Amino acid sequence: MVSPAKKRQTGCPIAFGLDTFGDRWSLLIIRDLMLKHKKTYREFLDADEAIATNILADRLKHLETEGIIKKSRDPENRRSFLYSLTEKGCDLAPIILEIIQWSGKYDLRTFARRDVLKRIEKDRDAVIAEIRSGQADKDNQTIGSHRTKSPR
Amino acid sequence: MVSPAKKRQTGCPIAFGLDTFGDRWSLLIIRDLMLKHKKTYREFLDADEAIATNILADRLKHLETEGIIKKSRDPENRRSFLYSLTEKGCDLAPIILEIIQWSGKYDLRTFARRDVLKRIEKDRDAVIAEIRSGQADKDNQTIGSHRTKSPR
DNA sequence: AAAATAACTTGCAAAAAGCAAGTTGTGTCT
DNA sequence: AGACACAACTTGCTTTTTGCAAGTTATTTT
Repeated sequence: MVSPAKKRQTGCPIAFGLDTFGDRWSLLIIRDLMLKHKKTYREFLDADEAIATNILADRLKHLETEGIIKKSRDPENRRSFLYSLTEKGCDLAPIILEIIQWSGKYDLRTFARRDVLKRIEKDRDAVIAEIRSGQADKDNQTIGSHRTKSPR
Repeated sequence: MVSPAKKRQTGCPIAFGLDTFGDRWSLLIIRDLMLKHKKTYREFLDADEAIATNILADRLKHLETEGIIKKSRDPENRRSFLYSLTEKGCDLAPIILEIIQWSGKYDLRTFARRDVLKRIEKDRDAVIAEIRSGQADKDNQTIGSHRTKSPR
């Protein structure tokens, strides 16, 4: 198995965070779930950063094991699966937003536009609430009924 | 050269952040600078997580190139150097604090104690201010003589 | 002057990442 | 029904990065 980050077991909260979501790819998957409304394996594969398929499979497994994401069958297409953030995963939103703000300040080429940054700054809680509501139901999600298209 | 993270150049702020400080070790060095008052090569080497010396050298170089940390001679001992956070590095504090809070919520074994978490929650700005004041002077510091007040 | 210390560098083996091709379980089309 | 397509992986192999041990250079310290 290709493991992402063996546990450092040092008791430090930063090390703990790095071990669970801090490798070269995990946060990008989380970003896709959180901000780009991606849900399927194929959508993650097609990200601009071009993750390799075996690495993607490994990271999804790892994140699921860590309880950051969950996997469920697509009720409308039995050959595909839908990934979504758990509560624990949604709680990473503040970290993601802080990274966006830092990069917004220091990366001149970043695509994070002024308006997005301003929104995060002024309406942080609403942004986070939207992220949460964008994920499937906390408990037993998307059973039967139509996939509610993500509200645009 | 052992490179930490080749630039993904995708324009995404998350990818940018990961490329500059998001590898398996960089954030731990930043943590040591920010929260543990470590300043020298040896102090970083002695961290609980046991970073290899070649990797440490590489990461310090990378972080310096990225403008996150700066290196200066120790005025009191000419064989050692002092590393400190730049303004850009100090601006990572909110990210670090969010990671600590997340781990504080989800890692039962974490050493981040209640009081620390509470302090971050209630007094966030003061904590960040302390981190800033803990670093060497912003401008041209520790050159030969005693620490002179930087004209600002 | 010899030993110790700080900050690295070098060389090599082991682990992880990256790439291409193959597999399995569904749907879809004719 | 049979052939093809597609989603989600898995496998095998090469390249890159990491981790470890030992060595180097420039100061102190004894």
